[in-house]
Amino acid sequence: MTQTAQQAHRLVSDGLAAVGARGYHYRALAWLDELGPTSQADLGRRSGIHLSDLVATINELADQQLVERTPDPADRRRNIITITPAGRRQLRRLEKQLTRVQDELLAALTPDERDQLTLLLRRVLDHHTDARPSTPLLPNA
Amino acid sequence: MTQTAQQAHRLVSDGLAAVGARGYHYRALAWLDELGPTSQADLGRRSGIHLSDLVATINELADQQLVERTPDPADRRRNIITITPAGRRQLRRLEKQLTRVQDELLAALTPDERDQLTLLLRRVLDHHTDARPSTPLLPNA
DNA sequence: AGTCTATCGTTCGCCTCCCTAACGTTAGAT
DNA sequence: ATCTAACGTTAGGGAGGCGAACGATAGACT
Repeated sequence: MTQTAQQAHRLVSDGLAAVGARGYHYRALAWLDELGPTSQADLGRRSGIHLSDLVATINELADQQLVERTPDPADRRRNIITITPAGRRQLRRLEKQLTRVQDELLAALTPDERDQLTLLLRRVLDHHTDARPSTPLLPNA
Repeated sequence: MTQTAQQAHRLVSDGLAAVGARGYHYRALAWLDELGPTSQADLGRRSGIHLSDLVATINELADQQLVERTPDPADRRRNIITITPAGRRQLRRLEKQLTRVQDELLAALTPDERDQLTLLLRRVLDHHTDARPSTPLLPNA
């Protein structure tokens, strides 16, 4: 299992790197798209990205104008992070890339088997996230 | 899948850390036990551990007398790495720890489902390792 | 008012795994 | 004798993940 995981991880990383992104970028964008404007703390809790890493991630996304960081007038501790149209376009690109990667990864399995696999993995995962502070890494999970 | 993988990875890492070891230590010991005395280069190729990392790994294992590094008289470029009795004991400990971890990880599944899961993962993995320089990370793979 | 606590963003540092580049030493082939 | 290739080693970096601390702010409580 560890080995298949590494294979998957390598494929995903390479796939994202080919579009000039990393896992954190995708996770942040995906959650932002899902949640709408959010504070960094909230985004961090949802996405499971550590707050200290989120700072750099948001910086990088903001540098590419994929995201906007504005202070919250109602709570001056907070920054409000908003995904931009360019950010949404990038997100679509990343999603397409990841679909490709997934197809490549699961090429050996029939659709039925893929369903079986994801079902089993879900069960394993749920059993552990139940006993823990439950935080799916991705919105559509 | 990435998420379950991370869960697995976390459990494995934590489990090994609880015994004061890391993944590299286990992989090196497991392969050494399987192969008998070997050169670092060979061990690296088998275990998939990068040569540069293997240096530190062997150093650490040697510091704990789990492994012995002796120059090869027949080829003065080579070091011959040998697992010691203490190393074998440590390896057994790590294996036991990993068995515990695996049980914990797959607790949600019945034995049949576990078999199904490993079968599916094997298929996925084989499909990719066929097209590549095929190097199972662990001996019993 | 003042104080106490919790949150937010940020910075710094550490860990694991993976990988690249370079360098000196040694073997082996030509 | 020279040229190539392998071996071990060192130094460094990227990616994901985590903990500790700190200033600024908010909220609650007295």
